[in-house]
Amino acid sequence: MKFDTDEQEFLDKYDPSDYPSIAVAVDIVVFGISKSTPKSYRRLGKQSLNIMLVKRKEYPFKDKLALPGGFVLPEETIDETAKRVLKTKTELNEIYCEQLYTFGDINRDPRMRVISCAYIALVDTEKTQIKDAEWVDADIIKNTDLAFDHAVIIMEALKRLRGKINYTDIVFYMMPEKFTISQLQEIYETILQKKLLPAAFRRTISGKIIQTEEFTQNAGHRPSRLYRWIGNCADSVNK
Amino acid sequence: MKFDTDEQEFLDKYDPSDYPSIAVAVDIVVFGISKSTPKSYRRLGKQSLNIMLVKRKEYPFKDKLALPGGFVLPEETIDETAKRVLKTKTELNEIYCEQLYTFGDINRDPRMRVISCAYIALVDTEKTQIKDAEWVDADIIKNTDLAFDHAVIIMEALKRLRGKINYTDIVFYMMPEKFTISQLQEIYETILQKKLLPAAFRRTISGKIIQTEEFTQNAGHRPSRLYRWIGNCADSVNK
DNA sequence: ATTGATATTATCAATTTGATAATATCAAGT
DNA sequence: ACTTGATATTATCAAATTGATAATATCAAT
Repeated sequence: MKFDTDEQEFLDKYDPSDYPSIAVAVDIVVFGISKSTPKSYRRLGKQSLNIMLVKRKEYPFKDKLALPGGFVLPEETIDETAKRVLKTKTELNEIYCEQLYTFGDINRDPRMRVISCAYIALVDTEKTQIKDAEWVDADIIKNTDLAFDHAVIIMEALKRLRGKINYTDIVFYMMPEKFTISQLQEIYETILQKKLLPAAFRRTISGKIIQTEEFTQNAGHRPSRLYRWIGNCADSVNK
Repeated sequence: MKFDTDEQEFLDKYDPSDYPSIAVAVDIVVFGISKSTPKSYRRLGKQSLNIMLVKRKEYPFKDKLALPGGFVLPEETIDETAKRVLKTKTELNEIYCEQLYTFGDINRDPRMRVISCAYIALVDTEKTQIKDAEWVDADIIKNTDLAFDHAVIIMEALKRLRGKINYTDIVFYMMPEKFTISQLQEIYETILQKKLLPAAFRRTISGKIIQTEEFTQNAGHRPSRLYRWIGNCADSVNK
C-alpha cells in the first residue's frame, strides 16, 4: 500500500480560515418563452426559448452579457441567494427554481477565486416584468460572447432542460395559463432540437393537460383549442 | 413597480472579501457492492449496496460516521478536491465520479459556515482497497445517526442513482469484471427498491452486456453464465 | 430417477410508439 | 357557393416494447 498518511494528517489539521477565502456566488439561468412580434402577417409570432441576460456595467467583462447573479451572503442559504437575485430582476415571488451544478474552475473569475452555484429558473414571461435585464433568444446566445464561463453554464442548463422535459412537468412553468397543443409542441421541439410527430405528441401530452372551451381565432385555418396544465387546475382534484 | 434599486446598488458594491469567509468542502458518497460473507451455506452471499463511511476522530460529531470529505484548497478545482479525497481513502486512480448537489444550509457545520459540494463515486469493491474507512450497507445507514447533514446527502445520492440507472450504464462501474445476470438484477432491485421480472430484465439488459464462456459452479442448480459489460470489452469494437 | 433450486428460453397478450392518412374548420380568393 | 391554402384534430395500422407466465435446462443432494 502506498497511502500517504501525511496527507491525511494535513487534511485533518487544515483550517480553511487560514487560507485566502473562496467566494461563493449564484448565477441563474432564467428561461422564458417569448413570441417574436408578428410583423406584416396575421399569424401568431413564432415562439422561442429565451434566457434572461444582464449587460455588465463594471469590469471585468464590462458591456458583455452575463447571467444574473450575486454573492452568497453569510446569513443566507444558497437557495435564498437565488431567490434574492431573482427578486432584483423580476417581480414574481413564486418562481420555479432548482439548483443546476456548481462551477469551480480556478480562473473562471479574473478578480479572485469565485465558485458559482448555478440555478435554473422557469418563468411565464406573460406574467413577469423584468428590470435591468433582457430576454435573449437561446439560439442567438449560441453565437454570442458571454462574460465569465456563462456560456458553459447555459449549455448545461439546456442539457438539464432537455433531460427533464420528458419525465417531468417543468415546461408548464414557462407556459402561459392557456395554450394550444401546437404551441406546446413548438417549445418541446426547440428544447429537444428535433421535430416531433403531431399525432404522437398529442397522445403523450394528453394526460397532462385539460381542455378549455376556448379556441384561437382568425387564424386562416381551423382554430385550435386552448388547454391548461392539469397542475394549474384546482378543478382536476375535485372533479 | 416596486423594485428596490438600493438593493441592486448594494449588490454591485458588495465585495465578498469584506465578509467572514464561507468555506467550501467536498463530501463524497462512494458506492460499492459487497457480498455478505456466506456463513454455513454453500450459496453465494447476498449482494448489497454499500457506502463508504469514515468514523470521525475529532469534534464535532466525534466517533460518528460521516462521508469522506475535505476542504477545497485555493489552487484546485472542485473536481480535483474530489479526486484528492478519493485518493486518501482508496488506491484507485480511475474512479467514476460526478458532482451531485451543493448543500448550503447555514448551520450544517456547527463550527463555521461551510458549503458542501457533494459528489457521487462508483467503485468496484473487488479492485478497491480502502483505508481509514469502512463499507456500510445502505439499508443499515438508514437507521444510523450520521454526522452533519450527511444522511440527507446520502438520500439525494440514492435518488440520483435510481434516476440514472435506467438510462445510463453507471451500474457497471460498481460491478466486478464478470458477473451473472442475476447478480446484476439484484443490484438493480436494491437501487430501485422493487422486484423485477427476470425475463424482462434479461431482455432490456442484453444490449449492454456480452457473454463469456465461463459459468458459476457448484451451485446446486443450473450454473449461470458470466457476462461482461460491453463498455469493458475492447473486443466489441473490433469484432 | 426424483426433488429442490435457480437459470434460461419461449410465448402471447397488452401497451406504447412511429408513421401516415383522413377529416375538419377557418380566411381569402374566385 | 366553391376552391385553395393552411393548420388542427382524429383515425388507423404496423412495429416495437413491455408485462406476465409457462416451459425447459442443469446442477447437487437424496
